[in-house]
Amino acid sequence: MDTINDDQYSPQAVEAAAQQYWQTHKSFKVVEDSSKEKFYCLSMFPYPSGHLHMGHVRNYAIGDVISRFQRMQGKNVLQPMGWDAFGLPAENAAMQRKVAPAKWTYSNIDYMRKQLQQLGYAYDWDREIATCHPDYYRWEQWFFTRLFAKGLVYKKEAEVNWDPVDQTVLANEQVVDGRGWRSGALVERRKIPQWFIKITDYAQELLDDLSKLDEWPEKVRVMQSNWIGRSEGIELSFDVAAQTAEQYRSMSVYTTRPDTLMGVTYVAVAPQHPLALLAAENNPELAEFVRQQTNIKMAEAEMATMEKLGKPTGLQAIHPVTGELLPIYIANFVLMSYGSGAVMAVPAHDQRDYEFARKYGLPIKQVIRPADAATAACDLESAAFTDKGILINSSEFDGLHFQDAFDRIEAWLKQRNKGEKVVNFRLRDWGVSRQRYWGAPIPIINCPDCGPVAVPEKDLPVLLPEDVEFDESGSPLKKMPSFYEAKCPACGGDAQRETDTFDTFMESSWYYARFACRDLSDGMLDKRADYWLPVDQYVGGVEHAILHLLYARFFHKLLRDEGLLNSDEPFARLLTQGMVLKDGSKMSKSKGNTVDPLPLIEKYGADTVRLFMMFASPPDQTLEWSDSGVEGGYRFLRKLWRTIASHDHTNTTALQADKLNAEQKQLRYKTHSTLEKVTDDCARRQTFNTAIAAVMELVNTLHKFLEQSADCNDVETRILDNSVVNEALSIIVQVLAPIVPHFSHVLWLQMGHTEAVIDSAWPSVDRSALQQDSVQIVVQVNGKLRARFEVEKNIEKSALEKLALDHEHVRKYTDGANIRKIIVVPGKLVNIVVAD
RNA sequence: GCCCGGGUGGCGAAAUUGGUAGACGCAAGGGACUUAAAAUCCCUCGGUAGUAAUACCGUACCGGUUCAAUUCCGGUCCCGGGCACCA
Repeated sequence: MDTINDDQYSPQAVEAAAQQYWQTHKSFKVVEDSSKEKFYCLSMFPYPSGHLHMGHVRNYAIGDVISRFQRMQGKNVLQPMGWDAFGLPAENAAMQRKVAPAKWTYSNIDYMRKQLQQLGYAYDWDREIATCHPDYYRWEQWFFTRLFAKGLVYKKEAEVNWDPVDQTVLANEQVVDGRGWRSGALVERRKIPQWFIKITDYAQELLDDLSKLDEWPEKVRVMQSNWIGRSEGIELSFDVAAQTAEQYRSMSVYTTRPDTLMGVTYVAVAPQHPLALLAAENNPELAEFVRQQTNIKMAEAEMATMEKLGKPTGLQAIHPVTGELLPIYIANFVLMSYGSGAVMAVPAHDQRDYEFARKYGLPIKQVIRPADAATAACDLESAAFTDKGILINSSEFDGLHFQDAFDRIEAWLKQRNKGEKVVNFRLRDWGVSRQRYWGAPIPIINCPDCGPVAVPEKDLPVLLPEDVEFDESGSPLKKMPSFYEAKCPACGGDAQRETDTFDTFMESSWYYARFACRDLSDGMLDKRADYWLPVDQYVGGVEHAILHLLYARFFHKLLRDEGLLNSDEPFARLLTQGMVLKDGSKMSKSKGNTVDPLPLIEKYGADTVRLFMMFASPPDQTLEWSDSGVEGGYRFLRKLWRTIASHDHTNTTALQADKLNAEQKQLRYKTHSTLEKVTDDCARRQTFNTAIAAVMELVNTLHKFLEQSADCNDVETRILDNSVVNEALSIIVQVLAPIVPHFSHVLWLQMGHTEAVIDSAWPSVDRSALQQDSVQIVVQVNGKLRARFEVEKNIEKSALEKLALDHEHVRKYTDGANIRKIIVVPGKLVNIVVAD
């Protein structure tokens, strides 16, 4: 190993020394401390795929910089790390390499932990969590049984991708072009019973509380809001003509546009709707249509271009107001899963209804006119008129605007028991069953007599057997009687254990809380969770903007309502970091443009890699990888190292602000204005790129100062020079400490400090150093820059105007012209407005 | 289609509240040191004209507001992300 050389920066030696220090001093172990303000900084934990990629390095560098900055602000900082350890890749590895998923996962964790430690992240490793460990997932199982008891979970049939050759369920990413990724067989949609958690019960609160998240990016809040998709409408019933069987006598539809009720010219139902099935019973052609439409997988991209198709059922609905008979169609654009699986079609005012009506020759009846036009004329030749407006052709509702019409029609329907206002959400309940092996077993026993029964607390955890044989079809749990044979906890009879496992989003929905008390053995969470939560700063990829963050917010509210927590939201401030790009596209194995962090760390050291990543762009923007940019960062550190190493730190004469000459004052001004900017950039703006740029400017200024100082022979001046240089250097080393922690650690000790730089307090700005005697003023003529000069700071406005007007460059443009106005921005600018 | 972002030198970017466009860095070119290379240091570096001082142009495009616009408003084009038959 290299040793630390005083003159030359040797990253390997420096990093080994700093890491050694942190380890022996347990520098990042943290406990609750009511005397300090707490700060919980969390980066999204990784899936242990085998090795870190650049996206991880960036994510964790950002989190680490924030953590270390907050620590120097005097906060009690918790920064934990763990592993999102369940998931499909472990099963694939098991099949490909004949290695048990648990073994594969744990060895990946060991390797990646070393990589993280190499990068010098300030984690409290005593709190490390691996979600595949029974100590973790037992509490998830326990909590699920609590939700079960509360009626917040239920079982229902839901579709899965079924591979008929491998006889197994496929995850969406295992379906390639509609075929199983291994077998190549056409994937079928199959319905099987699965567990759901009632996130829809919390839809309104999840939507409302978005307004509390004022330190989240607007973008993420909008995405969540759209995902929840709240709409207000009316559910109304249409009677179905000539039906004798009770269940077919009426149908209900949901509409957000009850104002268009009088424009309904047909009704459309989903292919899976009971009336569709009824009509298909004695009609082979309809049956075939229903079968076809049901079998089509929800292939996302094609849906957009999919042609609107339909068939008349031969049935008729009765218009609730006019009594008119309306044909009922089966239409492929109506979804059984939204509203009631049926829509009232208003072709004049809905684009889909319009296209469908055009195609099948159905009437188009205008009932809304534009609110701002004097006439009812609007062009229905090529498209529907979908704006809200004023009702026409609607008998007693004519002339009403949207909201009045909504209310009046709702009242009319309600009075006759034909409809009422309802709120609908796009959000669906959360399906948590996965037909996979490498996940947390769902703690339920299915009894032929009692139905599904929760595993009692004393029998938890339901352990996932770790030594398993993988053949290539389906979950091994289904072939292990020793796992699935069980006695019913309620009646004691023979029963079968659930062999499905949880969606891995379950584990990642509460890990942030468990970090507060991960050693707790007799409970899920304790009071420590309330000390640390909410997470003050959460950092992770924007790809988790919807699902993970929504599930975690939901889980937090579930935990709160179970009395385990007392806050409403898990993450106070959110930073979504941008992707790492190379040659303009995302780094990925398939594109072959990945850059492995390890060789870079070996060549330049972790600090250079961290510095480049923080410097190249703001954290929330994409980062364009550049080898020469890394080189530049290395150059900066080497140069700064030499400067500090060659500086005499033994001369520690106290700084005497009142004795400084102009140059010395100027350096102090630069030092403290930089400190002020860097502090703001790190805390409020989180633009670490500009913070680093500001430090680089200060270093450049310092170098010029040192050059001049070297030429000076006056002893008194040299001593004062040294004092302002000392101050600048120590501030530089401190403000860089969060970004290049090893570098700063070693230099700080070399500068003669006895405490570690991580334990030093962030320096404070000396306001008096920011006082300037003179300022630079720019002069514009008609907004164009014409001159600049220095003036005394407190100059009178009239004197300033005179100086500006007398300037030779200005007079070229003002002589002989008529001066109409002079605008003065104090301390900055004079703009002279002239006319010819 | 809808909803968000974004478009600034050769490149990554900066300009925080409308007030000096291009900070900081990379690349490039020139020079110093060196037998040489590496490293280091110095100079130039948006475009056009000019030895220069300087002038004109310039933040995707067109228009507007303003003493003043990269920043605000209206329209157009392009790029990125998200959502998507949601009634």
